[in-house]
Amino acid sequence: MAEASLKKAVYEQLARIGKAVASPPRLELLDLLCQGPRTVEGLAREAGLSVANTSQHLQILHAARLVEARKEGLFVTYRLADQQVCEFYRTLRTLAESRLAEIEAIVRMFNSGRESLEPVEKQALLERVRRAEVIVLDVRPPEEYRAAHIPGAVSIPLKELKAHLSMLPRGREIVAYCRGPYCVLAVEAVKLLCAKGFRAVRMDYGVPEWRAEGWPVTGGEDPR
Amino acid sequence: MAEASLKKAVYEQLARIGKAVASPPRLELLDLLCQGPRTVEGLAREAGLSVANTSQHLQILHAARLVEARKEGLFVTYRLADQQVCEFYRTLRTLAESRLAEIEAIVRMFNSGRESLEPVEKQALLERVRRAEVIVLDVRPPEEYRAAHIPGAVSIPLKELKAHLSMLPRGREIVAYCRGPYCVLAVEAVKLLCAKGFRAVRMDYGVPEWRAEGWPVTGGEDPR
DNA sequence: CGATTATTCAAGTGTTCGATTGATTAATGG
DNA sequence: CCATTAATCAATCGAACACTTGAATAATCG
Repeated sequence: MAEASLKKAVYEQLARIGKAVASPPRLELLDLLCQGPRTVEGLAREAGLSVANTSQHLQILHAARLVEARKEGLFVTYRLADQQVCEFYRTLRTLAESRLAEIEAIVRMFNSGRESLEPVEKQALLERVRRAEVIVLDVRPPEEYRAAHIPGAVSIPLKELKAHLSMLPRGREIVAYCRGPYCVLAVEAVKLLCAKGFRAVRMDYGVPEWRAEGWPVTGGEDPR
Repeated sequence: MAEASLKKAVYEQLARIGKAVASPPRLELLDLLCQGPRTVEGLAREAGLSVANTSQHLQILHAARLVEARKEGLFVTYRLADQQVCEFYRTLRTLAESRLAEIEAIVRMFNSGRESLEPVEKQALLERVRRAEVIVLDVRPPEEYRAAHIPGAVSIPLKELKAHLSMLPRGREIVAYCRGPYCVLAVEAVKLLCAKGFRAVRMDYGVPEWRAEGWPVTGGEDPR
């Protein structure tokens, strides 16, 4: 009767969100959208999906009200429906990290030991970044930097890093960051910089993590 | 290459959790497990599913490491793998509530106006419950009360309420609670109590909500 | 207006999922 | 050691999903 259908209806609604995050490509799209708004084409390119496929996945995310679409000229720009969606994605990631040992194993395999900082070291690094005591380098694509970045950060997308090394000082320490803990852009950047004789380390925080700590970010006019 | 497979692998892991919460019956099972450990049969009965079906859903939740199974004699008891899982479920629910207008509509349709308290009233009610200034009545099944309940609460399962009305004082105000905002047990209990001349109101907090506020709960020895 | 480009739609196909059914395993108790 | 009970397994079938392909739509610009 009434109770049973109430219950059923509510769980069906919750499952709409669940279904939205039940697919690896959709999670990747969400991850990208946490960096800032993007067109369908941009998302498709970044995630390595076909445009049609990307469009369909975005529609599923839209049906779950996790993202919004806005037509701007010839392009459709998708963005998170709410900052809360990013928080939810991060909660999901945190849960996965602590429950699924596989994730740590995957990351460890990739990092091959070099990258892992002690928690204490990491806190000290964050603090120095926050106080702008080091050169902070944002190696994400320019539109993501434009959408939001850590205050004081310099933007040199990884692709252009090799060509713009002269923009960086040799004496001071460089801290590179990208999208977050699972993004490899900053790892690559540090590898390159160190090879060229710079003093560089990676910070595994991205803008979402930075923001989640309550620290301010720059950019993202977001003119609704 | 390596980067692509790292990314893919991580998103696949996250999707394991997503898939686990992409099905209404699994969400209901999680909801029940947030109240405390339960056998397969108990969960099946409570959720209105077949035992075989319930067992299969529980195995999917287990594969995502959200729940743990322990054989105790002839029964297998399932429980949340971690309190963090309950928090995650609540985060999902909060997101759904704020993003999906449908949920509010469903609840409003069921409550038909009577039940909705003003936020201020609600805070005051919680405070009075916390200070044990009212009779607090737990109308959930006894095993859930045993697993954890609000300090000072009296347990009278809804099914036995009619037969045990004499256990309740007529003068003092009664606050009934059950599993949480979408559970109808307390609504039914209040309906019955008011019809019998008691002064009773419903509190839409359950133990998980209570706990999430940082308030203590009683019970749940949990002898691992 | 016609060409171009970004996006979506529609159809097709192979795969996975969800629930049911009946058989099987595992622990308990007479 | 057989009967009982709880839970799982295995097989099945229809529904839902994921991705591809090619066509359709919609905005822009020469």
